[in-house]
Amino acid sequence: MEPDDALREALRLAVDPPGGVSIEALRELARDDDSTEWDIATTAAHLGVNPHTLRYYERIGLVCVPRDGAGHRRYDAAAVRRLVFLTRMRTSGMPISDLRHYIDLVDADRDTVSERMDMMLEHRDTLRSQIAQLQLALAATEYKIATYQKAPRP
Amino acid sequence: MEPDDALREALRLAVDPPGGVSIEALRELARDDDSTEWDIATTAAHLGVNPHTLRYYERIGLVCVPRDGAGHRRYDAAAVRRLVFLTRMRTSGMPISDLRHYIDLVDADRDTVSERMDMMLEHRDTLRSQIAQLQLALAATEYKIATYQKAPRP
DNA sequence: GCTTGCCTTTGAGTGCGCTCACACCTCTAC
DNA sequence: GTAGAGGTGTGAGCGCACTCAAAGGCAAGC
Repeated sequence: MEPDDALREALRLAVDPPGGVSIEALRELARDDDSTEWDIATTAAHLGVNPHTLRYYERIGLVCVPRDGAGHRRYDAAAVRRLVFLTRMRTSGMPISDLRHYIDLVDADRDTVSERMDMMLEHRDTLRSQIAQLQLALAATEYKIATYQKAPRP
Repeated sequence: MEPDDALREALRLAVDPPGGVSIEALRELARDDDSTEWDIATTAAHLGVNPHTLRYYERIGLVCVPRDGAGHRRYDAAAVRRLVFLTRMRTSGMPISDLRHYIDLVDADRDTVSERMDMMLEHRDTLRSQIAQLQLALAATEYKIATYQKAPRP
């Protein structure tokens, strides 16, 4: 299966109705536009996070961001790619400590592929049961809604 | 539509793949076994939460629990039903403050059906986009896994 | 009677993930 | 030149949702 097919397949599984994020966000993971050079405000806006958060992530060593002459951050493609990944993992509930560990593996000079793979496999399990939990909560919510619709004026 | 049909319909909307929790948990929402009389440890175990958390929920007025002669909590069917709902809403990310509001509506003596309905409708939207987000994260995770599988020894 | 264990209340503590305040710097526009 | 918008690093603060500690009550078993 080609990477692009994998992407499409993944997206097919995802659907995403309201919310705004779409295939664009996914593409970000795969693209390699080396001309990207964003300042912190632009980057934060694109990622939907607070600039403070970006500085915080850098402070704790999750990402390394080059500077311009004035010492201001210039987010290049590599930094943005990593941040897209990081924010996606964060919004899906992976704790910062795990991300630190993962990033340490990525940045290690030895071969850590299998360790990273294990982390991703575990996170996949977590995600799956999380989705199941949410779908259960959704069912409960739908049930309440149905109940309320049946008895509009009790 | 009979309650049981509503349940099934809700479940149909939910799918829930792996994860363990199933229609059992949903049934809990609808059943009315008035012989339920659990102590705090049993209740906590059934709900998968810390007994401290149950006391906390009661302290902040989310639920009202009768006592036995010794002053110990005896969770009856009504309390358990409410707690099942509450924990489901909590695990799906509804903040405590919203739950307080919702419970205030439930316990109000005026007709608050439409207000509660609005809250549930809004939460449904939240849940849907949350699920979409998670599916996106799952896609990203699958993508990483696929990448690692393709290059086991780089 | 005394220990053990589970319960009670209340106030205080914890951990996480930001988020802010502060003091300072560096451009651009007027 | 000076105001203003935006940036910098660092330490401290915050909000949430628990989670624990302390001091005590009750009931069963030895």
